[in-house]
Amino acid sequence: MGDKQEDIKQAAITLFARRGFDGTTVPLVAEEASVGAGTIYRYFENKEVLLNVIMQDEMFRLEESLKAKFPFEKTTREQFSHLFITLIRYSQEKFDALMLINSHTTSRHITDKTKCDYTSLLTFVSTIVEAGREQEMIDRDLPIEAIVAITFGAVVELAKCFNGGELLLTDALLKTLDEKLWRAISR
Amino acid sequence: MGDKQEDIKQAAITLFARRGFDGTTVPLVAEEASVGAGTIYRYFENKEVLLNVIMQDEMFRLEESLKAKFPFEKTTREQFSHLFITLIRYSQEKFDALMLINSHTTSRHITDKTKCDYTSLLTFVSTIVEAGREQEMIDRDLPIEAIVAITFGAVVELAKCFNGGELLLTDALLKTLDEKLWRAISR
Amino acid sequence: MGDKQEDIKQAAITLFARRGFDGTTVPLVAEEASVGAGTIYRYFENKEVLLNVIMQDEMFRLEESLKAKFPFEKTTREQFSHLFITLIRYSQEKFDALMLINSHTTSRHITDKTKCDYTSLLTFVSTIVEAGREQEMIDRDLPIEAIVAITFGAVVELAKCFNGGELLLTDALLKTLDEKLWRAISR
Amino acid sequence: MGDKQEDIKQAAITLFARRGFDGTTVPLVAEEASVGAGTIYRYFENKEVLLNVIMQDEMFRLEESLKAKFPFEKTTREQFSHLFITLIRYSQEKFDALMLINSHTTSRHITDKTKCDYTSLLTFVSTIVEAGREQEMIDRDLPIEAIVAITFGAVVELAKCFNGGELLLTDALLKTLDEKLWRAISR
DNA sequence: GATGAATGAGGATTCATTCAT
DNA sequence: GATGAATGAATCCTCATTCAT
Repeated sequence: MGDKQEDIKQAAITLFARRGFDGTTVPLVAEEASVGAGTIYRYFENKEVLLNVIMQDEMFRLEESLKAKFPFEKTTREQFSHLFITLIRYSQEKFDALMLINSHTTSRHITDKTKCDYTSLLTFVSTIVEAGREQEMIDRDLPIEAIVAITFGAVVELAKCFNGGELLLTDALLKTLDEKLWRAISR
Repeated sequence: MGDKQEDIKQAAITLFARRGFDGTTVPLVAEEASVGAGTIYRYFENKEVLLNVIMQDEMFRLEESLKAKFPFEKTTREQFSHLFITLIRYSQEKFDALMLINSHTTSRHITDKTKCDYTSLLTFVSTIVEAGREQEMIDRDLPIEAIVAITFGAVVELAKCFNGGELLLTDALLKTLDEKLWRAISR
Repeated sequence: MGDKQEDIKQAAITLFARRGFDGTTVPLVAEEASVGAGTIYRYFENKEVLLNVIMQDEMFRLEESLKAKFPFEKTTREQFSHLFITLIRYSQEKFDALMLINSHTTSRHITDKTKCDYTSLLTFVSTIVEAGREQEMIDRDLPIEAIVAITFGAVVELAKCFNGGELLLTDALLKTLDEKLWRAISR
Repeated sequence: MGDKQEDIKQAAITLFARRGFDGTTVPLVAEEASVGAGTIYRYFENKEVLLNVIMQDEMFRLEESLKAKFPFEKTTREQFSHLFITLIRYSQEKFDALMLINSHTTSRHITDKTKCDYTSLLTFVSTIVEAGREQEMIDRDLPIEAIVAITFGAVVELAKCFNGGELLLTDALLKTLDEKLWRAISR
C-alpha cells in the first residue's frame, strides 16, 4: 500500500513543478497520489503547508547531497566539480524537485522558514566560493552572487534540455560542461 | 486617459510574471491597469488570450532588439557580446517580461502559435551560434542547445540578482560577465 | 434610415419570442435593429419597459384586428369564424408576436398594466362566447375559459406547425379547421 | 436526508418551467433543492445538461404513461380517450413538467438527443392517429400534425386554467372535454 | 485511519446600463 | 440625437476544505 504521506509529497512535487502551485488542485494531487482528497488533510494542514513541507524537504535533501562527500580537503577546482556534478545528477534524478525549487522560491505562498532554508542552501555554496576566491582560484572581479547565478542558471536550463530530450547527458558532455563553466568563473 | 489596451497588457505582464498566470485574477489585472474588470474582455477574448498576446508581443520585441543593429559583418566574439548585452539590457528594462517568457514557455495555457514564436526566437540565436562554430570560434564539443542554455540560464539568474538588488549592474561588471561567459563557450 | 423606435420594437419582438426575454441581450436587440446599444435607452427606459411596450402594442393590435369588421349582427357561428380566421391570419403575419404574447403573459417581468391588457383581450372574446351561449349556440357544459383555452391553445400549436413548415395553410385547410373547432365548442 | 439528485431535478423542473431556463440561476435551483450550489455540479456537468436530463426524464415518463395500459385492442374512440385523459392527468400531477416540455422543446439549449426524444413522443401519438384514420374514424381532411396540434394545444391551455384555478377539473368536465375534442377530430 | 460527498467562497466572464464624444 | 466604450453587479462554475460514514 505504500506510505501515503510520501505518495502525496511525490505527487505534489510533480504537479506543483509542472503546473505551478496555483494551477494544481488538491483533488488532482489526491488522484496522482492515489488517495482520497480528504486524506491529504490528515497529513498536511492545508495546500500551502504541503508546498512548504516539500520545498523544505527537497532543499534539505539537495543540501545533504551537496555536503555529502564534499572534498573539503581538495582544490577549489575539484570542489566546484563536486558541486556542479552533484547538481546535474540531482537534476536528473529529481528534475521536478529542482524545477519546484527554482520556480517557487519567490512564491507568495512560501513561509519565512522556507525562504530561510533556501538562503541556507545558498550560504553553503557561497562559503565554498568565498574560500576559493581567497585562494585566488576564482576571479575576484566576479561577485559571489554572479558566480552562483551563472552556475545555477546554467544548471537549470541545461536540466530542462536534458529532461526535454533536446540534449543527451553523456559522461563526455558532463566533463565538457564542468570545464567550460569552471572557465567562466576561474581566473 | 492613456491607451487602455496597453495599460492592461503592462499590468498583465507585471502580474503574470510575479504571481504566475493561475495566481493572477482578472480583477487584479483590472485594478493594476486602472480599468473595470469587464473592460479587459473588450480587448481580449479571455485571460488565456491575454497571456498569449503579451507573450507573443514581448518575444517579438526581444527578437527585434536582438536583430536590430546586429553586427552580421563582425566577429563571432562581437556577435556574442551584442546578444549578451542586449539580453542583459532587456532584462533591466523589461525584467517582468523576461521572467514571464522564462516561466511560461512551457505553460499549459500557451497556444501553438506562442510556442512557435518562442522557437523562432531560439532559432535566430542558434543560427548565430552555428555560424560561430563553423568559424571554429565556438567549441564544437558543446552542443548548440547547451550554449544557449548556459547563456540564457545565466542571464535569467543574473537578472534576478540585479532586480532583487543583490547585485548592481555596472559597466565594469557587464564587461566582466561578457568576457567570462564568452570563455565558457569559446574554444 | 427608417424609424429607429420601430426597428427596435421589431427586433425585440423577434428576439424575445425566439430566445425569451432572459435569453436576449440588449446588444443583440441593438444589432438586430441596426442601432447602437445606447440608442435603445433613448427610446425605452430599460429592457423590461421595452418588453411591456411591445407586448401592449401587439395585444392592442391583435384586439383591433379581432374587433375590426367584427360581425356583431351575424350568427355566433360566423362570429367564431371571424375570430378563428383572424387569429390564424395574425399568427401567419405576426408569428413572433403571437409566440411572444403566448409565452410571456405569465412572465415575472410584465407589469400589471400589461397583464390588464391581456385580460382585456380575453374579456372581449369571452363576451362573444357568452352571448353565443345565451343563444344556445355554444354548449353550456363547457365553461367559457375552456372554450377560450381550446381555441387559443389549438391556434398556438397550429401556428407553430405552419411556421415550422410541418403544415401548409391552404384555404381548404383553414375551412376544415374552422369547422372542426366549431364542432368542439358548439352544441 | 433524501436523494439530492432527485431534489435538484424537482427544483429545476419547477423553476425552469416557471422562470424559464435563462431566468433561473443555479443558486436559485440550489436553494429550492436545499443543497449547496456546488453540489449541483457533482450531479450535472452544467446547467444545460441539467435541463436536458430533466426534459428527457419527463418526456420518457410521459411516454411511459401514455403507453401504459394503452387499449391497443379497443376502438380509436377509446384510444383517444386514453391519450387525452392521460395527458390531462399528467398535467395535473406534473404541471411544471408539462410546461417545461411545452416551452423548451425549441430552446437553443437542448441537445439533439432531447429533440429526438420529443420526436419519439410525437411519433407514438402520430402512429395511433394514423391507425384511426385508416379505420375511417378520424377525419382524413385533417393532417395528423393538425390533430396533434389541436389536442396538445388544447391540453396545454386547459392545464394552465386548471393550475391557475380559473377552471376546476371535475369528472364531468373531463368527460365533456373528451367528447368535445373527439368531435373536433372525428368524422 | 481513510474516504469522498457536500459546501460556499472566490474567480472568470457576461451584460444591463451609463455617459463622454 | 446616436453611439459604443466602459463599468461593475450578477452569473456560471471551480475547488480548498470539512465532516459524516
